[in-house]
Amino acid sequence: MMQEKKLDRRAQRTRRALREALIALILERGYEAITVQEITDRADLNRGTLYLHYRDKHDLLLASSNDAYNELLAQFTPISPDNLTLDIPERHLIIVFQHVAANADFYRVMLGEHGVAAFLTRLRHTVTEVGLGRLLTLQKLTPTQPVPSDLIAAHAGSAIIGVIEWWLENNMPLAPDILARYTLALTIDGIYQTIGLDKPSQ
Amino acid sequence: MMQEKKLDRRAQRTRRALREALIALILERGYEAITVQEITDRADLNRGTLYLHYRDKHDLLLASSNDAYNELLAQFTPISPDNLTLDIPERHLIIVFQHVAANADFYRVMLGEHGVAAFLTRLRHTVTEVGLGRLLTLQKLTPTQPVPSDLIAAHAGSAIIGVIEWWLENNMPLAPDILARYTLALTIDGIYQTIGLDKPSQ
Amino acid sequence: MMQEKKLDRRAQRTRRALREALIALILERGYEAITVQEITDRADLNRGTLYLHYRDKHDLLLASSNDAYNELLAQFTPISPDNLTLDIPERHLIIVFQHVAANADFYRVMLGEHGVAAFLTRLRHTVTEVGLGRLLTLQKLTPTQPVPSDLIAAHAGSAIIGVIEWWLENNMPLAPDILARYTLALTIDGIYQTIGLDKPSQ
Amino acid sequence: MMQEKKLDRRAQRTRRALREALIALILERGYEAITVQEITDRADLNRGTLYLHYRDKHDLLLASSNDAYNELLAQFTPISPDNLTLDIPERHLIIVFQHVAANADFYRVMLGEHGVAAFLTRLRHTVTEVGLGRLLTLQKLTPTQPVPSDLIAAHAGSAIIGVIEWWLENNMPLAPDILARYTLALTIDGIYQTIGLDKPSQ
DNA sequence: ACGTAAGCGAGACGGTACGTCGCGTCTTACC
DNA sequence: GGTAAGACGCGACGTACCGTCTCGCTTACGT
Repeated sequence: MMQEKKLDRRAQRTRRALREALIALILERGYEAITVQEITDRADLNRGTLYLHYRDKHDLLLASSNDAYNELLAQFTPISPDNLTLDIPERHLIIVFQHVAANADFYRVMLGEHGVAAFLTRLRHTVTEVGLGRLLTLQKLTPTQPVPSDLIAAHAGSAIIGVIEWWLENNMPLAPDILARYTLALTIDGIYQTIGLDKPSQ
Repeated sequence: MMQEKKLDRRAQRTRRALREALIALILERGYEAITVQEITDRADLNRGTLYLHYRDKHDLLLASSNDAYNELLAQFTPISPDNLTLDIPERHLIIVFQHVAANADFYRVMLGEHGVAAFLTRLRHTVTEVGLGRLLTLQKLTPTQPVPSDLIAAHAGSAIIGVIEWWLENNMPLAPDILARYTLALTIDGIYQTIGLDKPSQ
Repeated sequence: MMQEKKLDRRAQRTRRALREALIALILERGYEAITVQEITDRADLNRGTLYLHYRDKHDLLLASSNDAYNELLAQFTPISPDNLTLDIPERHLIIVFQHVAANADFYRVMLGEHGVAAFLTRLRHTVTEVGLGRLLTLQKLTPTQPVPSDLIAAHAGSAIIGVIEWWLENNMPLAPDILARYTLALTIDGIYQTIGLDKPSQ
Repeated sequence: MMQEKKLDRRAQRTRRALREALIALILERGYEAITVQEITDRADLNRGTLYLHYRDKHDLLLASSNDAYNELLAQFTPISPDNLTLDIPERHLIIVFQHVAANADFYRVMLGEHGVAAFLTRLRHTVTEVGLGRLLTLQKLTPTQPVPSDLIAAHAGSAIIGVIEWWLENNMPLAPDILARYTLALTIDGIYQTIGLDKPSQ
C-alpha cells in the first residue's frame, strides 16, 4: 500500500495495463499459452518494461490475483460490529458470489480447464478454512460423533467451489442471494431435505 | 490395445519406462516444470526417442493418465447385472476410493497445487455426470422444487473431489468403505443430520 | 586437428560458413559493429547455431584468426633442412608478405582503424620475438653497446607491421620480394644508407 | 575553450569527474568493456548526466583524448622560429617522449591490448606524416633511388610507436633524451651501425 | 538577496542484442 | 527397425546497456 503510493503515475498506469492485458489474454487462450511479448503487445508496452515491475509472467499473475483476492477480503471485515446472528454464513456467501460475478471473466479462466491449479488450491483452502472455523463451534455440541471436522469442511468447501464453477460455466443463471440460499441448504441440509424428500429407509 | 500387441518388446519397455519416469517426475516437481530431457534421462533413453512413441510431453501425459482412468472405468461396468439397489452409489464410491488409494501418488500430484487443471476438470465432470444421472431419477418425485439438478450435481461432484483431496493430503487416514459412508451421509443428509444436530430454528 | 576430423560434415560446413561470414562482415563494417544475428543471417543459419560451435562472437573471431595464423606458421617450419644462410630473414619476410597478400582483406580490417587491438598486439609481439631471437646472436659480437636488445627488436618489429599496413593501405603496389628487400634494408641499414646518403656530420 | 568559460562551476566539475573516471576505468578493464553506468558510478553522478555533456561514451573518449593530444601539439609550435637545425627531430622526439611519460597511464591503455584501434591508427598517421615531411626534403638529394618515400615514413613512424609501446610496457627504463637518441639512431642509421657492426658481406 | 534558470538525481520507458533453454525435426551411424 | 548422438531451426526467456524522457529538488547566477 505505502509503496504503491510512492509510485510514479506512469508506473501505476503501466502496471494496470499489464494486469488487464494478462487477464484478457488468459481468458482468450489460457495462462500457460501466453507469452510475455503478447502481454506487453496488448498493453502497448515494450517487453522489457514488464521486468521493471514484475519478476516474470507468474509474478504478474500473483499480483493480479491478489488484487481480486484482497478486494474480496476487504469486504468481509466490516460485517462484524452489530449482529452476529446465524445468517452470517449466508451473508458471506452472497458477498463471495457477488464478488465472483464482478470478476466473472477472471474466475472463469483461473478455475477452468486452462486455469492455474495453484490458484484453485489456494481458493479451496481459504473457503475450507473459513468453514472449518464455524464448524468447530458447532461440533462442540455433539462431541462424540465420528466424522472428522476437516473432512466435513473439505467436503463443504469443495462443494462451494463446485457451485461457483457451475454458476460461471452456465453464465450465472441465478441471482447471488438465491444461489447462496440453495448452496447453504445443500451443504447444511443435504440433498434429500433440500429437494423435499424424506430419507428412504434402505 | 491391438496396436500395443504389435509392438516390439523393446518399444513396450521404452513406453513403460517413459510413463513411469513421467509420473515420478511430476510427483517431485510438478508437470509444468518438467522437460522432455529430464523424462528421457530418468528413463535412460535418448531425448529423440520420446518422439518416436508420443507426439510430445502432453501426449505422454494423456496416455499415462488414461492408463489409470481406464483401469477405474473397467471396474465400474461389471456391477450392473444382478442388484440395482440403493447402495450402488456407496459401492461405486468405495471402488473409486480404492482406486485412488492404489494410485495415490498419481492422484496426489494431478490434483495438487502443481497439478494439471485439465485433469481435475475432467475428473470433476465425470463424477458430476454420474451423480446427475441418479439425481434426475430422484427429482421426478418432486417435480416442483426449484433447485436446478445440475447445480445439485455440481455441488455433490465437487464435494467428492474435495473429499478425495482431503484424504490424500492427510495420507488416507480412513478406510475406503468408512470414507464412502461418511461422504454419502454428508452429501445426501447434509451437515446437521450427519453430525447429529437438529436444524436450529433461526 | 583430431577433434576437427570427428566433426559431422554438416558441422564443418556450418563452421566454415560462420567464419567466412564473420570476415566478410568485419570487412564491411568493423568487428565491434557486427551482431551475431548478422553473422548467422549471412551464413544462412539460425542465430542459436553459432552457440553450438563457438562461445560467442569473440570466440569465433579467435578461431578465424587462428586459422590464418596457423596457416602462416605452417609455412615457416619446412625451411630449415638444406641451407641456413644469412638470407633466412629475407625469405621469412617474403613468406610473411605473401601470406598477408593471400589474406589481404582479413589483415586489412584486423589491423585497420576498426580492427581488433588485441590482434595487432599479438602480431606485433610475434614478429618482435622472432626478430629478437636473431638479434641476440648478433649482439654477442658487440657486448658493450648500450642499446637494449628488446628496444631494437620492438623498433624493428613495429616497423615491419607498419610496412604491412602501408602496403595494404596502398593496395600492395610492390611485389613481396621487392618489399622484403626494401624493408630489410631500412631495418638493418637505416634510412641514410638505404636511400644512398652518407650520414651528414652534424 | 570559449564555451568552457560559459560553463557553470557544477558543469565543469561534472565533466572533469567524467573524464577522470573514464581514464581510470579504461586502465582497469579496457575501453570496450566499460559501461556508461560504471563511468557515472565512479564519477558519483547519475547515468543520465553523462548525456547532458557528451553524446555518448565515445564522445567522452574523444574529448578526453583530445585533451592529451592538444597538450602535445601545443608544445610543438613554439620550436620553429629561431633554429631549424638537424637536431629538430631529436628535440621533437624528446618532447613526445616526455609527453608520453607525463600521460603514461593514458597511453598505456590506449595503445595496449584492450586499447582503441582508432586512436593508435590516428597517432601512427600523425607521427608518420611528420616524418614524411622531413623525408621529402631529404630525398630531393637522391632522386633516383627506388624506395617510396611513404614506405620509408611508414616504416619509421610505426617503429617509433613501437618504441613508445616498448617503453611503456617496461615502465620507462630510459630517460626521454637517451631514448630519443637511440630511436633516432636505429631509424636513421639502422641496426648494424647502431650496434657497431659493419654490414657483413653476404 | 533573491528569484529563476540550470544542473542534477531518480527512474520509467522503448529499443536492440545478448546468451540460454527447450522444443520438435532431421541426419548419420550403430546394432 | 529401434536407438543413440547430436546438428539445426525456431521461439521465448530474463538480462544488460543504451539513449531519451519526464518529474521534482537543489544550487549557482544575474539583476
